[in-house]
Order: sequence, then structure tokens, then C-alpha cells
Amino acid sequence: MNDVDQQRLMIKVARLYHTHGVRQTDIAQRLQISQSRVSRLLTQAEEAAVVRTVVAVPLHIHADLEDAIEGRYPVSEVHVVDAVSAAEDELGRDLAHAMAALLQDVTFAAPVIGFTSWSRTLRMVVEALQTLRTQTEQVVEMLGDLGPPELQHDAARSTQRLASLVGGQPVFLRTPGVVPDSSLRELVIERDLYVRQALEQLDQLDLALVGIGACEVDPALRSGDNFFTNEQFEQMRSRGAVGEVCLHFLDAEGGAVEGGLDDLVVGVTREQLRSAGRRWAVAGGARKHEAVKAALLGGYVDTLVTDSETAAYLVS
Amino acid sequence: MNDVDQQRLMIKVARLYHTHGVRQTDIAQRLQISQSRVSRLLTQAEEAAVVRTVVAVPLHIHADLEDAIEGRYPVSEVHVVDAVSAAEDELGRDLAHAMAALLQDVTFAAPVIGFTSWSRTLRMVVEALQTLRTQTEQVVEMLGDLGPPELQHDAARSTQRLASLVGGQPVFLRTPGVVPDSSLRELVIERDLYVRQALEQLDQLDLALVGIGACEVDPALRSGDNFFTNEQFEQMRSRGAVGEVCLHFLDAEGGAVEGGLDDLVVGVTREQLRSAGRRWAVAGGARKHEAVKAALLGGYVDTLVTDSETAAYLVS
DNA sequence: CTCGTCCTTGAATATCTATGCTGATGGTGC
DNA sequence: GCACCATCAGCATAGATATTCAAGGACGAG
Repeated sequence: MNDVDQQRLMIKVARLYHTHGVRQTDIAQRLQISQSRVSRLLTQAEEAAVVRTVVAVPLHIHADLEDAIEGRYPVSEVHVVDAVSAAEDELGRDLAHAMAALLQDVTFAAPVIGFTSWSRTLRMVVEALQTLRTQTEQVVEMLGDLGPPELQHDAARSTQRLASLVGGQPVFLRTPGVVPDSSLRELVIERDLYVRQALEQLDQLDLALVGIGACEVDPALRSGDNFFTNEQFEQMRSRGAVGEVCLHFLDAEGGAVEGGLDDLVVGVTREQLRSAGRRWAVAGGARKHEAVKAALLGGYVDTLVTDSETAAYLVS
Repeated sequence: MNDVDQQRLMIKVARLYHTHGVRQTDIAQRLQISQSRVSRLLTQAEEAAVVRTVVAVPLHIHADLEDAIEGRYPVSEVHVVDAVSAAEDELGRDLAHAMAALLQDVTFAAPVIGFTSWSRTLRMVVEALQTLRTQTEQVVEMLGDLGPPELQHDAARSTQRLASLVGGQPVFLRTPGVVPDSSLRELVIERDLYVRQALEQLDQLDLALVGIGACEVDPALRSGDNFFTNEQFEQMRSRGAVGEVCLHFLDAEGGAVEGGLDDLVVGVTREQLRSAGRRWAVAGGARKHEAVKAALLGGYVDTLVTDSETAAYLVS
């Protein structure tokens, strides 16, 4: 049996099972295959996203918190998710799905989207996305490479996927995201035409999908490996930093923490970010409470998706 | 536990199960409830349409047939569904889902939608629909009541649901759909203001969702019970009728079969139907082959959703 | 051609899920 | 206050689904 037939069979099975409600055993009998094969075809169908199961979460269960935050911070929209658990990975998944759902419904046009593929949650958002209607031409990475090579692969794939979902071109930033010294940064920008062009595109972001980080080394990355070192984070913390947005450090009030580290980052600038038409962020979990608050206060975020605990912290 | 908590629990369970892939037993343990309750909550969630499972059928598997039909008949669009089985009820379900999927994606505005809730397939379409973007103000029934009272209940509910999905007002036609004699029809229209108004609205249909019937008593209806009798169908067949659209009989070339029966129908007229901006029909199955052909030839259909066998018949 | 590797399949079975049944709980009518 | 009914939870288990394992087959290297 060739590949196309295989796929048709898969779809037929999926429809019989999900749409018609036929049991696997009966499907097997009807199509003259074994039940185990039916089961496997169904798994395949799930993986190929031929069947999509979405849990429609009634919006705005926490309307009270949302309103409170919208009143207190310079944001236009807050969505509070009722996470199933406070455990970081499950939380991330919930937040990601919520943001994906939001993105599916957008109606505005966003020719240029900025994306940071090094945020695990944002990658999960992209994973969960199906299609969207932003008439996007370009998806530009807002940060260079961070962390180990295998992560860079995931990141690139994620940018690629987002671009193909919106029907736009991916614009990669294939260069180290953090350089050891600022002159090197100049050199990189000067020498690499693609990098220069990508960075210029960030001047006209219509939609920036930003991750918010606590002021610490991300577990998935490694200190110093294409990333800031523990010492550098330590130093920034001692200067009052509580978090970062696209590797730009913020103090508790959302102000910039100067320490020369901005000059080591190859990526979107604070100004570029703040002047983006829309700035959507997704972040949650106890570790990031202060960082989220800082990002909001600093005007780096326009629309926030977060969990109820973080939301409660924000209004407290 | 009150109702709201119950619903939250349901959603939490649904998300743990579907989004996070946790087993029922583990969910039960985490939430301190029994596995059976988890199972039942999940069933509930399915029923409440909180979890929706859709099988994305790759469009245009039968592009060849579609093109051929579009070339030969005065239609603008044909969608051929690869049905899982030729059995009538399963076929109907597949067709219905296909049409629902199409409707979900429409972008045009249709202030007035005409609907015939007595078609089982069309009711299934409405059942499968989630939301749509037609900016509809009114959903007008195109035929009066047919068949036994319990069917009328289903029909009304279906119209109601469609209206609420599009965010419009349902306009019912609560009057017999087939009257024993034409003077009675005049009387009904004259006496009932609502009926008169509804019928007038049908002059300006932007989208008509029409069912196509073979020239015979629908199994779900009953001969003579608010419907044409077997004898009447027989008579029409002897005059060359091969099918009907909204109870207007058609010969093999799509021409009107005169026999006075049009005057017994309280509902949309042939002209109203043909002048509708868009005329979407869903029909399939061997019994209706000729009827579908006639409806296309007669210009009653603009966009057709049908099965591959019917499609093959149409091009043969 | 032959062997080894990798992949796919179906039978058997382990695992997971749905459901009949029973008792508990809470609301209703008398 | 009490019998009555309805509803719902949990247990046990029937029923359905996923997975293990071994066999068969396709493919490529030798």
C-alpha cells in the first residue's frame, strides 16, 4: 500500500472513530484490518494533526483579576488562565494553549511579526497554533542564537513553523545572541548583511511575541554557552534587576538596568520592542512574578497571558 | 459542590486529559475523585461541546470530479466528499460535517439566511456547526411544518440554534408546510401576519441552505401527515418529476413539473429560491442522483456538497 | 543471491476506560 | 418529620484500547 492510500485509510479511520463514533474493533472488521492497526492509525492521525481535539476554555473566568490588572497597569488586555497545576511545565502548556487560542482569533493585520524562539513557552504556543489570519509577510527573530546547538535547531524550526502558518517568510537571526564583548557585536552587525537587515526590520514590528524571563539562567540554556553567565545575572540582580524581556534587564519598576549588558545582545532593542504595534507576552509561575510586573510597568507588554496566581500577585 | 465548581472541575479534567495527556486514573488521584467520575466528567465535557474533536479532511481529494462538474453545470463551486460509507445515515453525517466546515470558513456577509429545517442533513449541518462569521440578522425558515409534531420540535430547535450561532433572529414559519388545497394556502397567508412577513423576507435571501429530495415520501415524514401523499408523488413521477427542491418538483432537465402542487406548499417559491444570492445545497446517495442533477440544471444550486458516487454520476 | 536491518503487521495481552449496580445525599410533597 | 424520587459518587467489572512481542516483508550492502 502506498503512502497516499495509507493516509486515506488514516483519515477514513479517524472519521469513523471520531465523527461516526464507531469502535475500533468494528472499524477493524469493516476495513479488514486488525484492531491494533486501527489504534495505531488513530495515533498517527493525532500526531499528524489530522484530528485536533481542543478544550474550549470558557473565557474570562477570572474577569475580576483581569479588570483589576488592566486598571492598574499600562496594558490593554490581560487574559488570566485557570491553570490545572502550578507545576512549571504544565503551567507553560496551559498558558501556551491559551495564547494560541487568542492568536487564532485575531483579526488585525500584522505584516511584520517579531518572535523569540528561545522561549520555551512561545515555542509551545507555535506548536499549538493551527492557522491565523494576520496577513503576515515576515516573521523576524528578535534574538540571535542562545544556548546549545540542539536548542537552536528547535528554535529555527519554530520560527519556520510560525512563518508557514501565517503564510509569511521567516527571517532568521543566525548569529550568536549574546557576545562576550560589545565590539564583537558591532563587528557581527557590520559584517553580516543578513543580520543587519533582520535587525532593521525590527524597527517596524506590528506584533511582537515576547517572552519574559526571571533574572536567572534559564534551565534549558547553559551559563555562558551563548548566554549570559551566572555571574552576569548575579551582577544585574545586585543592581536591582528582577527580570528581563528579550534579554534586556528590568528593575522592579520596569526601568532599564544599565550594566553594559544590553550592548552584548544581538537582537531587538528596548526601543524597537516598546514601539511595536502590539506586544503580546505569555508568562507565569512564581519564579517570574516580579519579572512580569516589571515588564508591564516598563511598557514592554500590551497583552498579557498569565496564570491566576501571577495575576493575584500583580494586583496585590 | 455547586454548579460552577462542577463545571470548573469538568474543564480541569478535560484539559488534564486532552491537553496534558494525563490518564484518568492519575487525574482521579490528583483531584481526589474516583476514576469513574473522571470518565463521566469527560463524557459530560464532550456533550457540552467543551471539548471538540474535529477531523480535518484534506480538501479537494476529488478535485478532478469537482472541476468536471463545475465545467458542465451552472454551479460556481462543488465539493466532493470522500464518504466513509455509502450507507445513507453515515453518508449524511459526512456530508453534513463537510458543509459545516465550509460554512465555518465563509467570509461573505449574509444578512438573511434561508433554511429548511426539515432536511435531516441540514439539521446535522447545524448540529456540527460551531460559529460562523456571516453577519446575519435573520434566519428564515423556507418551509412550513412537515411531518409529525416531534419532528417539528427538532426543526424549530435547529432553526433556533442556527440563528443563535450566527447571532441573528430566527424567523419561524409555524404553519403547515403542505395544505390539502390551494385556497387554504391563500387563507393561511392572508390570515397570519407572521407567515406573511416571513414569506416576504424570502424575497431577499443572501444565502439559502437548501435540501434536495428524491421524488418520494421521506422516510422520516409520513405520507399525508403534513406532507404530500404517496399518490401525489406517484402522480408527479408520472409527469416526469425526478426530485424536488423545497418541495418544488423538477424533471430530469431541471424544469418545473406543473401539477398544481406548488400551490399547496407554504414556503419559499421557485423564483425566490433561484434569485437568492447564494444557494448552498448538500445531498448525496444513490436515491438522489437524478434529483441532484435536476437541481443543478434548474439553477437552484450554486454550491454543492456531495459524495464521490453522486459526483461520478453527474459527470457520467 | 543472501544476509542483516529496519519497518510494519496482527495476535495476545496488559492497560485503561465505561458502565451496571448500590448506597448516599438532598430536594419535594404530604 | 418522613416517605418518596431524583441525582450522583464509588466500587467492581465488563468492555475498549494500547502495547508487547514475534513474524513477515522490503530494502540495501556485500
